Amino acid sequence: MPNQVLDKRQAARVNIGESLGMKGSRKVVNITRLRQACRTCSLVELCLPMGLTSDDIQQLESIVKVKGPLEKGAHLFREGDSFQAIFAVRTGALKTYSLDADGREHVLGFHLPGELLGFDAIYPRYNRCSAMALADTSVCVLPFNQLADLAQKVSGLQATILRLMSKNLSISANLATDHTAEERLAGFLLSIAQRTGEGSELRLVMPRRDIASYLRLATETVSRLLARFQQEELLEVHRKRVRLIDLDGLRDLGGSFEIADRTRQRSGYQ
Amino acid sequence: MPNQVLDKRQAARVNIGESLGMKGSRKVVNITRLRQACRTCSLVELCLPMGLTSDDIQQLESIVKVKGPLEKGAHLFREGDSFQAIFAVRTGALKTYSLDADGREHVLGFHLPGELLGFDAIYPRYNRCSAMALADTSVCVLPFNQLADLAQKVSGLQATILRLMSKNLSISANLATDHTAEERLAGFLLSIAQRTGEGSELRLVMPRRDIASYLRLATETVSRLLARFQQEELLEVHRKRVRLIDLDGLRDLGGSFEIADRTRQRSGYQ
DNA sequence: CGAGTACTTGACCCAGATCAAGCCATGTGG
DNA sequence: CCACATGGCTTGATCTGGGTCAAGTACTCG
Repeated sequence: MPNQVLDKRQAARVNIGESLGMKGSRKVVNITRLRQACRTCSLVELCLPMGLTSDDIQQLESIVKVKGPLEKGAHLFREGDSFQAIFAVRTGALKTYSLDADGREHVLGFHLPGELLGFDAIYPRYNRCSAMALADTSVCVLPFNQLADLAQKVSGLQATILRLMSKNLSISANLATDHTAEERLAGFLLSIAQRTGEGSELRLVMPRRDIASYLRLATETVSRLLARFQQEELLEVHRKRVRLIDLDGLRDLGGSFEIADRTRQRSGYQ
Repeated sequence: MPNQVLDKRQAARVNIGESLGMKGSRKVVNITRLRQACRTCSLVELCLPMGLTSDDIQQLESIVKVKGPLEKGAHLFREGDSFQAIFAVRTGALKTYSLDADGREHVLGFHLPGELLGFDAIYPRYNRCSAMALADTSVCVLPFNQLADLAQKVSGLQATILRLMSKNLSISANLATDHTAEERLAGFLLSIAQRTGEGSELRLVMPRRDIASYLRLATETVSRLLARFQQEELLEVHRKRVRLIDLDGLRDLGGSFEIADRTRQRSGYQ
């Protein structure tokens, strides 16, 4: 099992050039492994299923730059920065957050390997939130103007961007609905399990405080609920290590909060 | 004042063909009046500021159909319907909502004249929510495939769609953050005031129950807070009629929850 | 004018926040 | 290799914003 996890990490470390090359013509790589590594809002989803020619792929590749490593606690961008690019997480993880008038931090999202961030800044042309590395992190930079120009030429790319933004919209809308602490946390754990592809053996990169903020709960509530879930034999938890035991039980609790499942099923991509 | 309100209603009643014609070549209409009518996520925003040629405009016009009138309580679409089109509200108003596992209704959004809905269905290719008319309502139908094809040709249209979706994303993300009942309601009232362009004299088309559901509050809490705001001389309320008196006071309460303001300022369009 | 529905108001209650210790992993310097 | 400091995590005690339940009241529409 630890081996498998390592494999996935390795796969996620493939840069976007290589992942595109695969679908094109240049290099043969184990696609299943890559898919496993990059599940949600992923480069795979961005690059693979949209019928690009290898020429299109070269073009996309040419506008992408790698940035990093960004060390834990460093910012990728800050609230108020002018908007330049969409980012794709390669390794590590980021949180996006904003500060309200009273200086309270609100975590808006977590961004795991293979996921994209920055779409919310297109409209106002400046970043509405800050993005901080939760661990040492490297990202791909997709300069937005060039990306948009390319999407103009490549219909599959436009379609993919629209779908990704639509998906983000659903996730946010779902997060905005009214659920109990129990539902939120169960749904959150299921979503992390799915997005990391780690199966039932999770390592939570983010501290409790951030999980709590994201789910609009107090840190203590998250802690207590995890303890209760453990007592009810839904999972085992020790600090950052979580082992999901009763997935169906968790789904019963968090099903209506969990979103990725339903969208995944219909999307047509494993 | 009532006259002015009537003017705006009239203006909103202009169909999309006419509004496009204006910018193109066919018909001269008071653009300021139209802008006033369609403020947020509006057809105006969709059609005006993106440098379309009158030829492009004709094409856009040709794919748009008018649908309605839809009478109060009727559905424009239902959860699970396959996704076909984006809609633009011409007159009236809609709410979007979904039902959770226990059959509880969650209101996801209100859609006023000039606003678009349906973006969240692009990704899963089916509607994630139902849309019901809150009053007699007519809409423009923008078949998505044709719209996407056209966006492929017209870069301004693609850019506009991306911006609109980005904006929706910000609104949802903001709604998902943690705020008190007071902040939510104050922010909501300010946002309605802004979006309807009615100034401080509002007519709430939606019942208390729906406002409450949207803001994740109990109906009684909304009622009580309105009573309290009135007592504190922030506003006057009588059933569906609300007159905002102390806008600054409301902004102090709801400022960090209200989103439209900030995005508007930076967007470059009045 | 009567019935139904939306809204308001009051009394009470509870999920989850806040406050307050303690605990335990990791790092740091001696 | 061990104090001991630091910050994340847990656990207990208490508090409270807003939910729930229960009447009323007042529009609205047939």
